[in-house]
Amino acid sequence: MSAVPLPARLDPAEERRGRILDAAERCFVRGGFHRTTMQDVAAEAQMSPGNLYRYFPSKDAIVAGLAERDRAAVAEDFSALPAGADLFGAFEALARRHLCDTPADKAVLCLEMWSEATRNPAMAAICRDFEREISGRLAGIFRDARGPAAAGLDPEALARLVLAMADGIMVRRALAPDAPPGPAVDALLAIVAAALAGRFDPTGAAPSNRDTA
Amino acid sequence: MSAVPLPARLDPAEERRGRILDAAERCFVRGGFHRTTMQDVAAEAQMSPGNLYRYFPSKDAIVAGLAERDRAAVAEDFSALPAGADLFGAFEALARRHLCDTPADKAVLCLEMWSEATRNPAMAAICRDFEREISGRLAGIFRDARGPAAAGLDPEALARLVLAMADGIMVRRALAPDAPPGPAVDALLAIVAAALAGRFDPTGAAPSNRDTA
Amino acid sequence: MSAVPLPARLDPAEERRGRILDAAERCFVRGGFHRTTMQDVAAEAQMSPGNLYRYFPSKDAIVAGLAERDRAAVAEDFSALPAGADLFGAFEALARRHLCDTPADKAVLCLEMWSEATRNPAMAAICRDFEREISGRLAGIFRDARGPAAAGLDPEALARLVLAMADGIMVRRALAPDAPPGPAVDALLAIVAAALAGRFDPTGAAPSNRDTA
Amino acid sequence: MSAVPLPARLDPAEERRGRILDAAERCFVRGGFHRTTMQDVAAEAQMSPGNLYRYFPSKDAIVAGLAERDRAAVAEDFSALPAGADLFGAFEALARRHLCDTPADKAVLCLEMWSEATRNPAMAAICRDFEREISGRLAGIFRDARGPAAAGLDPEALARLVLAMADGIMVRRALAPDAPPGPAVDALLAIVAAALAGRFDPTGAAPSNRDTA
DNA sequence: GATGAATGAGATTTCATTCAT
DNA sequence: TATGAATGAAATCTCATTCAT
Repeated sequence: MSAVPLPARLDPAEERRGRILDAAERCFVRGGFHRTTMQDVAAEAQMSPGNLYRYFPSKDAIVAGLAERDRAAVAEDFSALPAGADLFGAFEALARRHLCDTPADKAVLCLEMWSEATRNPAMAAICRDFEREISGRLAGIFRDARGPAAAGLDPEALARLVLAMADGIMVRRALAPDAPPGPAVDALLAIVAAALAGRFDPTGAAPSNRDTA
Repeated sequence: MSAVPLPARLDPAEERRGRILDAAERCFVRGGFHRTTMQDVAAEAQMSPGNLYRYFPSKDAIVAGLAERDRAAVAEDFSALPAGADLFGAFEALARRHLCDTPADKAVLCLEMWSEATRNPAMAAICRDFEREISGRLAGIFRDARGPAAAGLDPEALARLVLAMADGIMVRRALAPDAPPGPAVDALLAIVAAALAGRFDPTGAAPSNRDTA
Repeated sequence: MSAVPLPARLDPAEERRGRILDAAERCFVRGGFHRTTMQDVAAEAQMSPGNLYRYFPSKDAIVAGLAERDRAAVAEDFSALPAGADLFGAFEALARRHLCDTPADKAVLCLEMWSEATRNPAMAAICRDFEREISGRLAGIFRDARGPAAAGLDPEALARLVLAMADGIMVRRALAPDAPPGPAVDALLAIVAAALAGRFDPTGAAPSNRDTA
Repeated sequence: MSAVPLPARLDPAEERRGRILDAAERCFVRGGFHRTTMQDVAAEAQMSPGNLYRYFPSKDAIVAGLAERDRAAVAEDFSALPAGADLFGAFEALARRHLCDTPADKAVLCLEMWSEATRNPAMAAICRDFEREISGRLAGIFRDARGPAAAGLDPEALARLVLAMADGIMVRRALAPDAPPGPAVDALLAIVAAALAGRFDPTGAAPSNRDTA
């Protein structure tokens, strides 16, 4: 029955789509979505412009496809968490992988897609889904990882804060590719660690947190 | 009698430039930089397309002008700090004004400009200058505002962290205009307050900050 | 009665027209008719663009005015011939003045005006008039200057030949400003001299003129 | 069977380029380079405006292409001289073909290109090359064709004179298309014949040539 | 008379998309 | 399936000309 049971074997159409997305990603990073022409993408993908339309109905669909692929990849990365013990360690690894190890080009692409999402409803929907999914998974991690002293911690609020910080770090990477993202990621991890340990809760409205004196 | 009629009276050319920037801002927020045509801007500014070119040499120059105007406004806002006592209060006011009170459209424009900055060197320079200026001012505030227990705090590092968080909050506002920015700003303020009070330093590499247990 | 009897005193409008033509000439030589804008001419004439239209109804009218002025100047130059003896000497002087001494810019302007004349009927008419006038005067000179041995010479035909050669010399000056026009003008003069002396008639259909052997 | 169908078969791209140049030539003659729009050329070539840009990168490139094609055609015409005897006859045929038989429109186009050459360096280079090539070939012809009595003749100087006269004839054809070019060409041939025969050298500085008496 | 800001039609060029082969 | 020539709508920018001041 099963002709090719190997999971790595994609059907040719899927392989073509992937090739196009790879090419488009390189082009968009290099010149931005609007400045990249379909000819550019076709040349980079080593096919004819007309052929692109067999796999994607429009240029917009390519960005959408790109975003969706990223979304799926990150989601898979998050779902592959070790079931076992060191949840914070797993979180730290995820954060470092996505915010530090990923090349700065990804950050540029990210900005490009966000900017597109501010008016392309399809892109906006993908971004929203993405955010909801990651947010949910982070909240799950935080809920399970918080220590006894952090019973009052709101995992959803912390997840939202982490996402916002992550976005900010992406912006900085895109705009200042030479500045190392390490310190900011360290700070993010420090904040999460403190919150999970119950030492300091940035999302709490506790007045003690807001006093300077 | 009075030779100088009113200090608010701008020379007509300056008034025109302002009118064009206002129009462009509305258009860019509505449709993005690349999808906005010069005709759109002209119509919004109630002029003929040709006349735009008397005041700005190109479409790019309009975005640059817009960015520069914003930069100047924010910088002026930051420099008008009360000389006196409540530095943290002043910082809080600034943060709330720029991150909460400002309409969500500004955030959209911001994303647009960042995305442009990844390719347009002029835009990149404006963003870099802006970041450097604000960063410097924030560091100054933090240096003066830190309490005795926070002697080890690095004001520059904290300023960088705050900027990254602010950028992240902007991104979230642009992408999810319905989600209130308040909680994230509260968290940002809480973190700064704790750092200034010496209660918790997210930028310190102190191992205690990074331990989960 | 006569307020200002001096011939050098132009009425102010005439002076303005002259100033505009001077400016236009400089501009056209520099950049060609089509690449020169009315703003360019106005700036060069040190007046406002709108003011140009008080003196010339259109841009085309300026080229026409320029051509007409040139025509008048050359015609005047030709009519100021010494009534007396040395007609060939006078012709030689005219030829050298117009083909050698005149700056190469004039040749460029000439080409510009010819090219314009191929489709602007007003310009074409001016060029035709010009040609007819000069041709007539040259023929008159040649008729009076031919020696006894040149009784069979056709002064009109020689004039047409001279005009064509003069045009060719202008073209060469415009295209190769560095090549000295002297030799070509010398040849032109030599041909005319020979024809007037009856030594060699290039316009005659005499078979002897056409044999190689 | 026959592998190569016909030598006249051009590859389709070359055919397209030729079609565009033909169309452009008709348009430029009709309205001049600057007044002809790309839409005009496209309509004349029966293509869409955008398609022109697949074959020529700009409007300027079309004029350049036109000039180059003309140059190549004329150069080829000149190089196809009969190896054998009647060199002057060959020269006469060339002169008549290019100066009389060619339609007057070509002369208009020529003026157009010269006028462009005064500003457009690419065009200027083409004209210069053309002139150098033709000049060289003419000098070669004259060197071989001069009779024993014309040993002192400078072939290069004569070639330059002939080129200038030819240019002048072109100008006259463009400006007065109704005046037949025959007489002027006859005169040109008579002058060359006389020079080659040693009867009269217009390029020589011999005083006898310049005396009127 | 003179200014120069404003107009608006139009030019060149680009590019997403289609379709005959 | 794949190609790549072709389309044609649209975008940016220019400039001759006008007109209120």
